[in-house]
Amino acid sequence: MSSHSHNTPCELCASRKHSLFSDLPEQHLCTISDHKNLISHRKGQILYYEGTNPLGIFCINSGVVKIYKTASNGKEQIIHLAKKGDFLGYAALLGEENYTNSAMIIEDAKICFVPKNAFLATLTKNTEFFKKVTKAISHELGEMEAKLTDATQKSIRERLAFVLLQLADSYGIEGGGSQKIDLILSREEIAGIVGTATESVIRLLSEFKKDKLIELDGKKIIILDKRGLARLSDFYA
Amino acid sequence: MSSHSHNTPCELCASRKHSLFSDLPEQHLCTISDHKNLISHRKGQILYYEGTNPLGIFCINSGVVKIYKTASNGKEQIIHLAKKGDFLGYAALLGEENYTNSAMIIEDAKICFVPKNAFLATLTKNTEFFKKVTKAISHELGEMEAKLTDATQKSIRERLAFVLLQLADSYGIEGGGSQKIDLILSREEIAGIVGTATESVIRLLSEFKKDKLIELDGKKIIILDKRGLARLSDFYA
DNA sequence: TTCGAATTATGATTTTTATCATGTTTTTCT
DNA sequence: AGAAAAACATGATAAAAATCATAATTCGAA
Repeated sequence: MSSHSHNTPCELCASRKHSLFSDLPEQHLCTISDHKNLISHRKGQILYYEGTNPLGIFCINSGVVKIYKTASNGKEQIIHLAKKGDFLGYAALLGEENYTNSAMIIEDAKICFVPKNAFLATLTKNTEFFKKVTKAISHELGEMEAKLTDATQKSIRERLAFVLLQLADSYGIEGGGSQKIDLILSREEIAGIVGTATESVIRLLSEFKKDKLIELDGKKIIILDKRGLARLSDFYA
Repeated sequence: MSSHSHNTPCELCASRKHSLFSDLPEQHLCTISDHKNLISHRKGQILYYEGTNPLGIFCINSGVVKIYKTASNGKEQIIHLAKKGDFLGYAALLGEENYTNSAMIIEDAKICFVPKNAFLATLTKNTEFFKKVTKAISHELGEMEAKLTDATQKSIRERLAFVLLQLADSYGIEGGGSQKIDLILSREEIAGIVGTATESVIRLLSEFKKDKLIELDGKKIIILDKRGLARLSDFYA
């Protein structure tokens, strides 16, 4: 099910270039590298569950992970999608509390696990690295404030249009003037990102398609009219 | 309009006891104390605006401050209310970005301003303090995830009931089996916390009153039936 | 203390969104 | 390949919430 390998050094990791580890000195990188553990995960597998105790952090080498919270009505609110170079679980570790969300693989992934102690030791020894991690958390906090504001003050149509633009930014591949979102998401998952009912997403995507804003290529969405979606996504602009 | 005073040392500050500064060693506390600046603020005054550059952090000695974001439709989403012992603005400082929200005094306040350099220097010299600050930000992040999930998956009635319980926790004063929320908020501000229209809050408060869940004492709200509100605030429980 | 403005209140209406129902298509598993 | 399950689609309906309108009340400044 999952394959293990301790021996792919962080020093040679391509996804490290754009991660929090990007300018960690070799000496500290080795501490991490010596203790880490690369695991392959298949779509649908759970990385960790909300409410459990974090034992370390995850570093995504490839693939996509959804970070979500299960509401009391059973629906999933997707907090964000994490991909190559992203770190997971450091907030719970630094907040000294159990995971406040769950993580599930949505595109086959290779993920390194760095045990708590190795991570915290590096943090303590290297203030620059600590600052970088804290900077990332602070930035996330600002993003969450914006998401909350959008959730309460914007319509579903506006939010879906905005989500499509964001997905295009993160997962878009160019092709003849248009951009294809190269990520398979179910309508239910898109609903989980937007924070609405699955049927509403299906209906609105049909509408967007009819209005020539998007096009469907199997399960993938092609953005035809970025400007149009941008106009839809906000009250002004 | 605002009175200044450099000479109330942090060492003697009562609100410090329950703040991030609570177990900062005297040596570092003095660095902070020597550079800080106590200012009195009146209701309605702005502490800082979203989009501006943070020059330091704020430490609330007394009073209440609302932290909010202005949505594109002009409405305010209140992120949280800060009171005695709370710190403001450190996330923007540590995230090395402009303020992602604005802060306005809603109950006359005395607030210390600690310049950026004094704060950052203390952070760098004292890893324990740094960890404590990071822990606070991480915790806030988890709370924001919960708020986002509530905003998208719960009804306005549920959210208002929950907000009233939270306000009672933070600002409640006991009195004959019931609890009075000792904080003056306009209906519009309550709507800003819940993330809804002002009229909806007014209507629901009337409903809660009719159902003997709350009672009004001038502008202040008295919680009569905590259990009833708790039942209303969630799908189960 | 009184006048004007802001806030609170309530009703009517419209819009938005969720839910329910049902059929079709696509995946998945054997 | 074929059956079962899951996902997608669309219509009908109901529920939730926003908006608009209009009073009544409270508050604040002259």
